[in-house]
Amino acid sequence: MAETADARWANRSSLLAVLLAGGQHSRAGLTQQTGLSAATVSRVVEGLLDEGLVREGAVLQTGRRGRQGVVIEVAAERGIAVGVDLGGTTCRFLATDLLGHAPRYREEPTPRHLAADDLADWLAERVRALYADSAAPDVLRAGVIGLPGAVAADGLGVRGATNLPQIEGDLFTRRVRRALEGTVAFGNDADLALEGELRHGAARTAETAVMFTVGAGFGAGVAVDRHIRGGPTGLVGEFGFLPVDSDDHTVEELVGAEGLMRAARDAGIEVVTAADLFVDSSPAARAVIDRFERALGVALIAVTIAYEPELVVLGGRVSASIDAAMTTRLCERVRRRLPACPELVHSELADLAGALGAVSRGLTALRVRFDVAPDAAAAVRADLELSALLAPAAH
Amino acid sequence: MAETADARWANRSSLLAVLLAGGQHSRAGLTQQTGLSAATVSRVVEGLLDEGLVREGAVLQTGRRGRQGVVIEVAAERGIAVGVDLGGTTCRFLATDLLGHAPRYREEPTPRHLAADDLADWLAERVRALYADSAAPDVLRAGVIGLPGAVAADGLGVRGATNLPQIEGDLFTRRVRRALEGTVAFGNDADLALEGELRHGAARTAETAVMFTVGAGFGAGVAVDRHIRGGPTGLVGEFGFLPVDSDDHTVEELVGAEGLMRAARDAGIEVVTAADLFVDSSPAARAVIDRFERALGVALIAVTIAYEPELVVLGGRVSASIDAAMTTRLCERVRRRLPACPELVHSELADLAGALGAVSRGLTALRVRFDVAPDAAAAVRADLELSALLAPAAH
DNA sequence: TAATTTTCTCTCACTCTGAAATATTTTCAC
DNA sequence: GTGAAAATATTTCAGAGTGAGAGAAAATTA
Repeated sequence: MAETADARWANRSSLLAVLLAGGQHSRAGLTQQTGLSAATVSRVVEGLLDEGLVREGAVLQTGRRGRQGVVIEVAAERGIAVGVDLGGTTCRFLATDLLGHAPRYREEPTPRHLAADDLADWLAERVRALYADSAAPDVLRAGVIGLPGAVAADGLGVRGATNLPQIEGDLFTRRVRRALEGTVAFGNDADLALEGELRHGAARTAETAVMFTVGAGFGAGVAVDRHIRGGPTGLVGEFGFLPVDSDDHTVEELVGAEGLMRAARDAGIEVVTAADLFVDSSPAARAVIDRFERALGVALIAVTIAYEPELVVLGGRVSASIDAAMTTRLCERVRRRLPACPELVHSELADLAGALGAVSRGLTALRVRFDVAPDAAAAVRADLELSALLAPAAH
Repeated sequence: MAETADARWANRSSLLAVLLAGGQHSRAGLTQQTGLSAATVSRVVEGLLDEGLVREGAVLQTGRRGRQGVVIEVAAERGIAVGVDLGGTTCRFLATDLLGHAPRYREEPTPRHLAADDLADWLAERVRALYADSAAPDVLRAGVIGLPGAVAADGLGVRGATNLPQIEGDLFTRRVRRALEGTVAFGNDADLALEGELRHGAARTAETAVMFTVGAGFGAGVAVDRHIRGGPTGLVGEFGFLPVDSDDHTVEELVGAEGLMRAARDAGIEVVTAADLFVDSSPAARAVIDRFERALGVALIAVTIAYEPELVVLGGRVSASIDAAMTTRLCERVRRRLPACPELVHSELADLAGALGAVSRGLTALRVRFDVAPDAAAAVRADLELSALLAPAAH
């Protein structure tokens, strides 16, 4: 806070944060929202108009008497955020403008046979295709790409991507970054799924939340005070590694679909998918599910002790098989040991959580590039236009 | 950041933060430290002199040629921070001035037979006695009191104080607050011990650290990005509740001194203290210690997954029995499951960690009361005068 | 059509900062 | 000893920026 010039920057930042959250604002409305004086709002808006970052739109029809305000609207086409959820089987692409509007969504099978270089080029190609027609000259782009592995704090090193081994290390990530213009960042897919739920889904009001992703394996994302934590090497949240029994089983082995299928085979149960196990009433199947439940209970106890979250969101393929009766039993299990139990809810965004979280993070990066203070940029609660996506016919 | 007057406040805040960290500073030195211009430093110092919060001291003997700077010293007597560590058996009191100097330390057996009211009065009495002779008229006081139980986010509700049941609820805390002038805050003793190690002990350079307190029971404090986390009800860090075996044992039962003694009795081993078990080479004793080690390993795995701390500090009575060989084995145990293991070190402050952490937190509160920005106030790294305390003859 | 109300801009007094000039005090070199 | 050089502290001044309030513009109401 040395120079007085900082004041101008701070005022611009908070005003822009209000505008980027969406909604219709006249200068007078912005005066109220920001708490700045009318004179300052006028001056700052004038600057933004000169920058071409906002423009005057229609007059605001309030019905009240007096002069009508002019809507100040963001030149949303000045920024494009792209979120990618690169899964082991499916790759999802979502792009929006600076306001989170005009969404474009694609999904394709992941070409998992491709080597790192080719996979990176393939991905960059699809991303570019997604905004090929937006030919504005001074548009800023931010891409965030979710990967099925731990991403180190430097944002490039990938580890533990057993599902897609060619992205390990930093070859893949570096190549993607080179192949795309604009800022490109990478994140863990479970973390980004939580980011999505945190901003637009089940956890939108939670301060501290955990998301369990129960798919082939078991992963968890952790949000403390609405900030996702990954840790220096991305290990934070890998509760799949937690031991459950003295006989050296881990949560992942007992909860993930692969572990469930193996347990079923070992017990001589014939099932096609893990979901079948949950509706199988044979004693052998029940035993497997009991162990599933106990292991999930241990993970739940661990995260409750570790973070005391208001909410644990259940996502991933297998989570659909967790019914209300089981969540109730899980909660009882926790309460037997602890004075409190977080609320257990299912993901609201399902398969789209990761791509949405990635876009949200990309939007935050864009706001920062437009000189919004990082804290304010992260706190903006923009309403993405999701209705078209979340409707059954997603594509 | 609306008014330009905020700039002055911010500059005062950062300058005061430098002064409160201790050391000898002339105006010229402050110019360098703060990055402000010489003119601004002169002006802000003039204001602080008018407030009586600083005074001019001796001239700074640098030996270099040129005019000598005048030392600006904080009127340290304007604030008193008191830290109390109310344990089940011993109660420790530590008071310092605004700079963390002139420490006064007392310890007494906790009168655990007293009811909540009387215990509160007893405590307030000792606290007042500690600064009875500092009769400055405009002195600010901040007291922080560590309790052997979980403290809720509201700062008053106490839960799980099995060691000192009369402090449960908010009767005790409210009475203490009423009985003492100045701001009074409460905290969990394990959290405050970690605060002490974080600021003045083994974790002084760690960003993220965990402290295991292995005493009669088992507790843990958690610091993420140098901020202690307690959770809404103070549950965060209670890894003693974590299940270890399928036969429903918890970490606390296997690791705490009480649990160890019970296990020893059950196994027919005759020992006087838990420490004896660690030097007993009989197979039965070894089995108990093996289970201790395995349970501690589970807790270590859990915190590594949960926070990926650089450091885990071992404190509490029993931790002295954990030798280098065991910490090595524990680390190997973690590495068998996880790609990384935090460093395991012993507490540096031992019994004083809690009182020191409490004083540190009190100092932070004082700085805020003197209008230092909260973030800056927490980031000040003051050097307490500890040499006299940490020397063998503590009292 | 005039009065009222609301939006937006313009002017002005005020605060605060940093750069530069100045005064002061010290050491160093001869 | 004395002047030069150097470091500290203060003073002055221009510049940047804000908010209050006046004023202009545009709408509704009577």
